[in-house]
Amino acid sequence: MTEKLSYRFGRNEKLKSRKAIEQLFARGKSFNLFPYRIVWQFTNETGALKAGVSAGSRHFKKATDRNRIKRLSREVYRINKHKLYNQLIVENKGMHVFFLYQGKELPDYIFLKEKMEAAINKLVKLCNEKRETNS
RNA sequence: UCUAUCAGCCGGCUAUCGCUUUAUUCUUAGGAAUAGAGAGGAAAGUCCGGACAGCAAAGGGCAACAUACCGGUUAACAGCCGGCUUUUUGGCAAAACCAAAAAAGAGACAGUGCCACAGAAAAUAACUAUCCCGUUACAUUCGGGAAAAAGGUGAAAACGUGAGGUAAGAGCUCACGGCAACUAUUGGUAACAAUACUUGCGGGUAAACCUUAUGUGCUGUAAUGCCACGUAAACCAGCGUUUGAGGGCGGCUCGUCCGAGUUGGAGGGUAGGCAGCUAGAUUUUAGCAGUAAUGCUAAGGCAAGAUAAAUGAUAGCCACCCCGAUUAUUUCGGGGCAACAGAAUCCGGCUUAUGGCUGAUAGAUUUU
RNA sequence: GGUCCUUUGGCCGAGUGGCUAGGCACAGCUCUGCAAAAGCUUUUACAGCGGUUCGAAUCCGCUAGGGACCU
Repeated sequence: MTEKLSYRFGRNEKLKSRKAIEQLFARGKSFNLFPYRIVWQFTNETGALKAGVSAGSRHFKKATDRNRIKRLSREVYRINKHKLYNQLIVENKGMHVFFLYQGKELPDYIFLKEKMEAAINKLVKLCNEKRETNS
């Protein structure tokens, strides 16, 4: 039953507040997983998983290309985020995540899908480690 | 078949999942269900022009900026349409003429500046050479005078050709021709064109400064108005309270208005929401006016509104295109599904980027 | 979204419309047993297109790239 809900990616699950984003970049932790750089941070609200996506205008000058990357990234995140969500429910925590596209070429769907799965797995793993060290 | 110009179009359906928004209903302020809508010709560049909003009123002058043949069009324009003139190219041996293209196309008889190299000289004019007179046996040299023609250069050189004239020469005079200006007449709304008369012929550059004429108040939807939240109405320093600090959104100044605070430092807080915000100088067709741009009338159609920023992903089928097999149609298999590109207040233009298909026109080539 | 500025060799940087200075770097030579330093020599440029002009790095227009400011 939660499977059906988990494919949604609505307004409340996007990082919108400018303040929250600034805090995330100031205090959050990060790791690189090509082509993404992932910035993340725990929050206290249970099950509040918020995410954002960006593609810099340094490598992609045209707005069309940037839109394309952001759309594909959002789509791929939407399909794969349920693992992370379930893990957070178990952990009783929330999380802010930001995906920065760092590559220099336009990706395709299959490539991004593989990379996003790997990234989500790594985030889930990080959750586990955190619990172990905490407890 | 190719090239150029103009006009139009660029996928459709199904399934699964998803985004933004509108209406209704439900639940309750978080949302859910149903139905509908959801990106271009350039949405881009921000190069022009407006609408709209604010600045007390939107005032004078200077400065600054823009425009610059004429007429029309428009809400407005540096846009568009038509005409004039000039230049270039082609047709022709050349001119006239025709066709096409381009023009930031006012003024160089207001003034200032610049014109490298070469050349006597790049504009008052000077120099060389020429001629005459004096000196001298003659010539040279030297002194005085004449006139402004000749001087190889250069992108550009003092109206051109011929004749007369003269000591030698010279638009000095004459004939033919060229150019410019004034005036008159005719045609044209006008720019301008043609003709006649008179006068005069010493260059270019205004996309150098500039002059003249005309226009522009400035800032821009992150404008502006409202609501909510929060801090420090505190601290230090300067100036000032009618002897007026400071301010009134580009600069200076005049005028005028507000006026008790204001400027800087260090530091603190907030960075949320609503309106503006999408239905209009709109578009298609027909008729009328006009050479045209465009305008008027009638009927119909259309109509995104996000804010870390929506319009997407996957799979399949059809349509379309390409390639291969097959005897043409057909059928089968494989591939592609397009280029340039993504609204951010809205319009009218301009510029730039652009693949494919269809139609029209023009040109070229081949075949009949 | 809006308002402006700028572009000259590999790098920095000057340049009234008339042959694009200079410095560093690179390369070669001299010097040295070898290098460094020093000296000499050479190569490589006006962002692109179009216009005005006899002639554009310069003036004008368009395009491209880079940068700054407004919050």
